[in-house]
Amino acid sequence: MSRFYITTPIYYVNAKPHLGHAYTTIVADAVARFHRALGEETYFLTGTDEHGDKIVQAAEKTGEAPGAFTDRVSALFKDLWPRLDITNDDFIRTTEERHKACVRAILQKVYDAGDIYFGEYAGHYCLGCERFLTDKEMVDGKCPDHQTAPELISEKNYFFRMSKYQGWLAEHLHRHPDFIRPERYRNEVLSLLESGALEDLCISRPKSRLSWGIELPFDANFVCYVWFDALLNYVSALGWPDGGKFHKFWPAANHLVAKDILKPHGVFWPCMLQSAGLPVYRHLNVHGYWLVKDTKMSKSLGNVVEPLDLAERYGLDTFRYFLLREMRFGNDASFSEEALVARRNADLANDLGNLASRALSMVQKYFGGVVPEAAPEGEIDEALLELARTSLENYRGLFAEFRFDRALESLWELVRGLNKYIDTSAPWALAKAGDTARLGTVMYLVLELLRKVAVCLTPVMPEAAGKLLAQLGQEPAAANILKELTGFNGLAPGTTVAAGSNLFPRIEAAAEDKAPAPAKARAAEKPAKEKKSVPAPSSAQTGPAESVEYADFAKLDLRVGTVLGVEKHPDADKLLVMQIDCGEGAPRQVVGGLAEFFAPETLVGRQVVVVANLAPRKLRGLESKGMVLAVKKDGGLELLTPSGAVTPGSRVS
RNA sequence: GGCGAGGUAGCUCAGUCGGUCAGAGCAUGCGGCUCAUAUCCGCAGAGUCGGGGGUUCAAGUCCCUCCCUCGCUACCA
Repeated sequence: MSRFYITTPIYYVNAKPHLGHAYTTIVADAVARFHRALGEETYFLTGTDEHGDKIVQAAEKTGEAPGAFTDRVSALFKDLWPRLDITNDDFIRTTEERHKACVRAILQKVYDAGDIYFGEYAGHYCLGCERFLTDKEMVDGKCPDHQTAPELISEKNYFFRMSKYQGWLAEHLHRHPDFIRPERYRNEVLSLLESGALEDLCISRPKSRLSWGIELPFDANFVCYVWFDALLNYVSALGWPDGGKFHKFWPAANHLVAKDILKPHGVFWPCMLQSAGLPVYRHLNVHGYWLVKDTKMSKSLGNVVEPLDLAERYGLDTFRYFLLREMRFGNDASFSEEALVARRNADLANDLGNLASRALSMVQKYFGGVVPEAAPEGEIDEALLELARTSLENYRGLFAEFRFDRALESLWELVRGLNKYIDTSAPWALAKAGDTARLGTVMYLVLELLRKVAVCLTPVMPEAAGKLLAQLGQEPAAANILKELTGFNGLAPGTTVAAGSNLFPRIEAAAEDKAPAPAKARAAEKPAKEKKSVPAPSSAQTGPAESVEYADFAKLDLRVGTVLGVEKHPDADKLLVMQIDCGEGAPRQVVGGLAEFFAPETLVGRQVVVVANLAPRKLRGLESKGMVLAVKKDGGLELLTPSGAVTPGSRVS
């Protein structure tokens, strides 16, 4: 029996589930149901990722112990899925013992294979840059920016010898063009591999810094950091190494992720598997983001648009259908209530719902609700059946390739074709003329093909499709898409069908407010997974700011300066070179990363706050004396400015 | 700056090897039917296929160049 294994990422539990999580999981569910309906033995996994810094911090904020915190948030995810009709076979948590045991075993295996080394990470550390320099970056053994010899510093950690697998992975990608799909993401990974040298991956944190993690089997002073923990859920849940499930399903592994975690899944994970001696997964399927309109729109409605709320308001099936139909898998798409309502009305209410309604009510009227016999078929019947064959076959093929929008479009060609067939055949005229034989054939074909459509839609809209099948006197559980591709006699004459009903009532007044200028659809709801940075060995530490004495604060010389001139940095995209009058006679040059957010001319004349006694340094070759203070905000940057004009050079205190 | 993906009807997008490829759906307008959830069916749009140049008998479809958008990447102390 053919098998299929589909996974979502395990979701990081430092925040509540949102639209992105819902989308990924609904896609995975539809795919799982699709493969079940193909008759394949299918396993569908999701879960939560629960270790790491951010969890500890988030738990501290709520005053909970990390374990209690993750129990609580993980349950938010686990409890949500049934509400979205998600049929996952398992739900794995990285804090479970079965997972930890697997992580330790694989770490040990990779360690024994010699692919993990202790990071006497002797790096060339430039004090000026505050980071490690690669050999390539150094000129004559010196830092090109500071003209000083970097210091040889070692930081202790464990590293995975990932660089070793660079060539192998590139070759694997060339040999399996659909290993990562859609293709654009495969290209991205390839260029990643071919351009920059793949660096080894830091996989540990000293316990002194982080204790909320899985202890390394070969060094109790360290815990496993991020990917060697999280990614392994895909095999730990299958009971690797001994689980029967592992041998059954792993060869058919399909991962589903959002594009923000392409690198870990497309690069780290295959290398890790290769090193551990496990076969790599079969496909990595990467989707884009849902863009949500600016909050202004929803504020006027009195509430922020909560996508999960929409699922309840418009019906779960409509929500699922919309997500799959509207987004081209791999691309970004924009989520709006208008678009959701448009889909609902045009595709579901008008085309499909009305088709079912008119068909059932005619059978009711002309045949007392009993499926008639089909008599020999004419030319237009054959044309309809031909349309059905291609539509259904395309649906199956496109869906299997994760091209859900095209698949549904293809299926709708049949739906529209059926509406047209009814018009052309005019059953009401046949009834009037008393041509019962012909009438029976027409009605039979409509019902039979409608049934096939319902079977195909089972993965996308389980409830509505099930209801439709029930109305057609069918047993929904028996739905098998493969069987529907051939033959047009699946519906037994004599079957009693229900009277017509409103499967998808039209939604009349959409959300009223269209007034506010629709600000560019921006602000992506990050789907799928909290982005985790994978710090290089030199990563600066973050963490809550400690309190300081006033004397420390006073060390900073903050001044208000007037921007006199601004130019783009000749050698950098994001840098601006500013001449700022700080009341010192001559303006000082400050280089800052503002180019993304401000056009040079818009800054001239503005007063800004400058850290005047910051040690000068060169940025991309140009000296910068000080820095300009700014505040990051969603997708932008705001400069700090005095509320009224002041004399250049005035001290901030 | 480097690499990659795109710029096709008002909107969302199809367009494989260059020659009925100038298309679909939605929206809009007109017409038809009445079984049906005022639903369905038919017809209509002249959109410089981002700009310019080139190859060719023939180019959204190949080459060059320019512009714009998005992603990855470097610089953002």
